[in-house]
Amino acid sequence: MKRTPAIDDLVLFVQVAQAGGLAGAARDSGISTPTLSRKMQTLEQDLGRHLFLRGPRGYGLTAEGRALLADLADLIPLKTRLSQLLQQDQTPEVRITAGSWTAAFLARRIPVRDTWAPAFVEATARLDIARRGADIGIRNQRPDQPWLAARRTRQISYRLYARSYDVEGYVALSRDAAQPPSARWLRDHHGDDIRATAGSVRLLADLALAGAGRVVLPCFAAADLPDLHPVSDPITDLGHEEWLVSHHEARHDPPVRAALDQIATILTKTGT
Amino acid sequence: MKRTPAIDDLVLFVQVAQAGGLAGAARDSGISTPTLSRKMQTLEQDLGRHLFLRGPRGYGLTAEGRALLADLADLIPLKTRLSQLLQQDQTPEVRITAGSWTAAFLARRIPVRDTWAPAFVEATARLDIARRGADIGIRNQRPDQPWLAARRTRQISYRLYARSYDVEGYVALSRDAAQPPSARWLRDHHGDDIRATAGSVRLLADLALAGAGRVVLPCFAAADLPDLHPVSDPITDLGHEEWLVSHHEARHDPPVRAALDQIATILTKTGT
DNA sequence: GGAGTGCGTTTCATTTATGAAAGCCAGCTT
DNA sequence: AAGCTGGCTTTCATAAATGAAACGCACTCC
Repeated sequence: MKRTPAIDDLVLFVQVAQAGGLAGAARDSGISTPTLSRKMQTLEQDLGRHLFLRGPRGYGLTAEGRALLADLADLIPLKTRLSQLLQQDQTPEVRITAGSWTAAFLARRIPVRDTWAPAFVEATARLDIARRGADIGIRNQRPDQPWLAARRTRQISYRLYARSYDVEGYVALSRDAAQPPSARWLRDHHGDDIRATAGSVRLLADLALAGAGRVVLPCFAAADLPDLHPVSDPITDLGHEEWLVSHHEARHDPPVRAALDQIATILTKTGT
Repeated sequence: MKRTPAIDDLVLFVQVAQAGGLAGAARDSGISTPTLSRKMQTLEQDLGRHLFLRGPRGYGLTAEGRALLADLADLIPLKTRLSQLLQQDQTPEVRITAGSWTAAFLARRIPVRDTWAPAFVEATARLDIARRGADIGIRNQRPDQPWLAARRTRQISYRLYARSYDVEGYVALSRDAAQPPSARWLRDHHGDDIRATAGSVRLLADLALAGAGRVVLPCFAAADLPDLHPVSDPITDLGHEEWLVSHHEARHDPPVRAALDQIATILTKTGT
């Protein structure tokens, strides 16, 4: 009969000790005095120590009981902290992984809700969703893993953009950055006329805005950059679908489902 | 069905979440998977939130579950800290209240034990023991409260002491200090020849050791001050009994009982 | 000094919690 | 495709916990 006592029973010990008896602790805790009496007895047995002096005036503490109380007294503030914590339901985060432009596009259009909060995470590996590193992902093709749920949202097309029609040359991603298809296409077709490079596509757009050269952009991204104008037709080689992906099970999580619906609305309402 | 969940169940939630499923948590916690399954279900009901995504690969966390886990993760170190705390039984303190000289006398003679540690507390009010502010007290008369257990130890007698026989005058307690009978006796009989005063009896003895005057001391205290010599017969007006007092119930507390026995031995073996 | 009060424990019927075994399901292996 | 494996849930009999009521005890009040 030497089990480790439950934390809740230790809390009751503190309450009994501080109340000076079972009656007071019963009022504080809502546990009946018979139960408290038995719990304190088994606690003493499990710990192998006499904690209380039972007298007609209530429960007094023994020397050992006092030593224990000193160690456990901070369980009471912990308990109140926990109950407060459980009352307030802080808005849960839904983790979204997407490419830079898609993330920026969503970030500008997701309405602020109190039912869930968006959390954009770096799309480091393609495995993010499978490994539960993210709840929602936006991919450029239908996922082949059977445990991923996916719905098609829109067709993505790319064009060349520039600050004005007389801008010459191109801006490209640095060679040491990850090379998405658009970057490879640019190097393949205009690699001999690159006027500037940057390590991120957002910086690339900034260069184009400064007139440093023409830039390949998905059309939807250009919608948020009114100072860039299309200077080419859609690049047929780069067009692709867009898929909204999530763990199949995650669809049963209300925040995730709400986020999926809202994101789908944003991605389908906004054409091209 | 909206009860506040038990702290131990919250710990189990963390264990399930961190283990990624019931099977792992069952190994960690020693609770069977059926019980864990039910506990997690009722936890979700009580909190009114979906915490888990139940899939064939185990338990995954929902967005809300992740938010809760972040708040509760530190319950695991708390639990380990508590179990370690309950393993080691730190030596309990027995609180002793006594007059200055008796406390000093005991402090020099109490053997160091690992079953209990002495803690001398200020004897501010006579009610210390009754109000459970101390476990053991040494009084100069039999207590009249019926709930105090008392045993007589020895007869205390007082003499005048001085560094040498040719020292003149007396040293006395300051008037603003509490006046024990010995101080009152000195003021009554030699109040016109006081050469120095101090606020505590220990300082008084120091003055006498410096030759500042004669001092009234209980004889047992003088035993620890070999440089002070008796310069009078015992003062009959000041003799009194000595009583070892404790709460009646406290006698059933092993550390207190051990302390009582050892103190009684010290106080009865050493005569006068 | 006898009734009253406050407190803790016991009794006992009821409720609740627990785990072994069986069942179930999805994915993986052969 | 049949069988296997790992993991969760349900069933069911058993064990444990719970609180109302009764009891006992010491002190207090009149």
